[in-house]
Amino acid sequence: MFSIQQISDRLLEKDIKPSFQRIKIYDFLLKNNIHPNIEMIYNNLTKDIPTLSKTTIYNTLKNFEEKGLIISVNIDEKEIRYDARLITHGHFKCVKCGEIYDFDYNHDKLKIKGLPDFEIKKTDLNIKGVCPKCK
Amino acid sequence: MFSIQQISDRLLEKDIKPSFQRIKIYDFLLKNNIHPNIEMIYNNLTKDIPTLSKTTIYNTLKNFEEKGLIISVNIDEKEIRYDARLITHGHFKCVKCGEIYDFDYNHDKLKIKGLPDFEIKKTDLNIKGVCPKCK
DNA sequence: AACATAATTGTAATGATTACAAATTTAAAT
DNA sequence: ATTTAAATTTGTAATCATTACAATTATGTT
Repeated sequence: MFSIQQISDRLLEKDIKPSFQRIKIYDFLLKNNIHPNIEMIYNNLTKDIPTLSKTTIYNTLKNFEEKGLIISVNIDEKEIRYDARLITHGHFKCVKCGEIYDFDYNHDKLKIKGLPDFEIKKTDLNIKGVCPKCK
Repeated sequence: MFSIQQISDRLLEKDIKPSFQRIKIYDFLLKNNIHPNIEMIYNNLTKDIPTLSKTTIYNTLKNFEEKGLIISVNIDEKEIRYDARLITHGHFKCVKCGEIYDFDYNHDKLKIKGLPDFEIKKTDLNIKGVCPKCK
């Protein structure tokens, strides 16, 4: 699916040195489109990397986001979720099962009024509700 | 601006008993459209109510939100902000000064695709960037 | 007034995140 | 190849916001 070479190149594009841990963490985000939080990443990767530290995950994700490699999903006050998908899309979180779904929307039609001289860096469209499985 | 009577009635409409603390907290939210966090509310109200406890503010705001009297603004991972304005609007947070601005957008034009059988409870449009003052 | 119920308060516990220093790894230079 | 320097990772300790909980206070009812 994604070769180590591809992942390394992608990291280098963003000025991130492709260390073993960084490659593994980014690889996990690419392969698992579950918008994981720190805990999920930790639990999954310690199987392969028993010495992995949570501090590394915290630092790595912060670094990834600053460099524009991933985005953070701030849909719930309790936790930050992370997403390697960079094209504009919204997030839906089911309040029952907790799963986060991606959805598309027409960003150009937003017609935002009242922000004439504001410099926009990040736009988040977050929806909460109940998913079909839980209804 | 808002009489105690008006505030009491509004609380009662939402099945919230109008205690002294609840009236004061809601009054503060109505008069100060600054999307305050817990700390801001606490610092401002302890002037008038020296015995006020943070626990009360936490409990009250949770109660208010559950009853649909206010909304929580989850634009920053570090803190929850609160807003008494209920009509649909978006939030812009300046990453430099931290101020949160309201803005309007055309919610009907969102054209959300991919959520056919999802039950939507809450929609948040959050934008981060730099405000005109800080540019 | 006495009782029951609800709300508020203060303190202690929890738990996620961060700071920091030591250890390890990687890269560069000789 | 060995040494040196720099960067990364790790583990522990500290921090700090939030929550749990029990005691106190206030409110309302018979």
